[in-house]
Amino acid sequence: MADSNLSTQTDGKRERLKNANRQAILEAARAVFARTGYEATTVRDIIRETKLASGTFYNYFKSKEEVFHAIASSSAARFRPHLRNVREESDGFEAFIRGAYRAYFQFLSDENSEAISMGAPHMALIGVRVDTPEMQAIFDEIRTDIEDMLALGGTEKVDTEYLAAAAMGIARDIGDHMLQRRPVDVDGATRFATALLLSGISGVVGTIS
Amino acid sequence: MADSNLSTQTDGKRERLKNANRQAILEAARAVFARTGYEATTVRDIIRETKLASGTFYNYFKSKEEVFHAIASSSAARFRPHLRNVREESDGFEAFIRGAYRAYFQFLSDENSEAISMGAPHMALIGVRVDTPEMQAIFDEIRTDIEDMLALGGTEKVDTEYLAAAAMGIARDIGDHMLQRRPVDVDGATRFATALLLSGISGVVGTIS
DNA sequence: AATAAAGTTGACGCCGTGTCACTTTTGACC
DNA sequence: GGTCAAAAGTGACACGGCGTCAACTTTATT
Repeated sequence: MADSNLSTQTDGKRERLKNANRQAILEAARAVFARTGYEATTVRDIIRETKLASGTFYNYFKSKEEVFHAIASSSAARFRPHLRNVREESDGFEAFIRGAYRAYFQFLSDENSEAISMGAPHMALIGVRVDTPEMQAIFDEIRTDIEDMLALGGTEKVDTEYLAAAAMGIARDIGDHMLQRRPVDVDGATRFATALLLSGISGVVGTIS
Repeated sequence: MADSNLSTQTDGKRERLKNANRQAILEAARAVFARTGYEATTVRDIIRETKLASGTFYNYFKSKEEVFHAIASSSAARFRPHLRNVREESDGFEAFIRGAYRAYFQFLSDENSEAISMGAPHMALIGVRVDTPEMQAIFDEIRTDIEDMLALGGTEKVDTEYLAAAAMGIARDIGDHMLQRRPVDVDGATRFATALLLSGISGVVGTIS
């Protein structure tokens, strides 16, 4: 009683349970999607993996699509700190690009390590292109980074939107192929993508769409 | 009568009808997917757009997913001749790359002209990544083209799988952004992608993953 | 201890799915 | 042109997943 509102938001049993349930559903969904594939899984498949009743699912998510987006979002959200680290610790444009590619490929490899060790039966979460606000935020962030760094170099005008799009397209597709190879070679993918993009940029400087 | 088997395979009324029905379903599916979005459309929505009964759908396709793949496949199949033209009419590596990008961006623009003129409400068929055998075939074709052309130049070893993946990643992502701009500028996208890739290649020659 | 508020539960009605017995259409043969 | 078998079309139906909701349990408040 001495403390009436010393409580934080993660204090009461209520809040803790709600959080745990939400996490349990996300966890279960992740597992089932990986095992069964997105299309084939049902909301019931997901909830059966938890201790909860079917109705409870709808207290947390509107549909399996929403869970999926939540997973994708959280994935993107977990990546952003890595990107931030790279930005802060990189000295110069080249280092930033290399660092960003390495961070992405490493992240991809880690996130899919489960599926990889299982022999990649269903390609866990790759192959489905999602466009969450977090994804958009990462795109914008990278585009801004590129703009800033190129401006410092005093180079001519570039279509930074296309450039950022290309940089991410390279990452996506090389990343997919990297995951198919055994062993998964993060360094090799990083070297290739970095070399390609850095040389490529010299070709588009001055090429305003 | 006089002619018993002068008939080709597209002769009998049977064959013609079957073909027409299949086409009608594909056409209807294309329209409904564009209008309603893939997730939200039902098999009944599609069949209602035709004169056929619900059961008939299943004489032609197993599921809406299969129709979708058929659409994607046919899209890829329609693109291949363009690519072949480019290959035959291009003189040298640079011309081939430029021609291939132009062909792709033009194709993308044409295929989505409907959605574009409607204000691109649902992004017609872009945004969903499909992997049909035809897609794979195009990838292999491009990879082989790159291999052949680079070999002619007597350059060092390159990871052509990664290179082809990067080339297509650039195409995909720049293509997506190209479609968002008004007016849609095929030439601009072509110039950008071509310049980026051609310069980029000089950076990865010798970089064997 | 009493009561309000929040959260959980699973049975239920709804709707899309895919099948199947039945009808209609096609083409071969005479 | 009439007969027949095979092929294709049809829509009613059984099944299963979906989302809801009234009843119930748990947590917080006084």
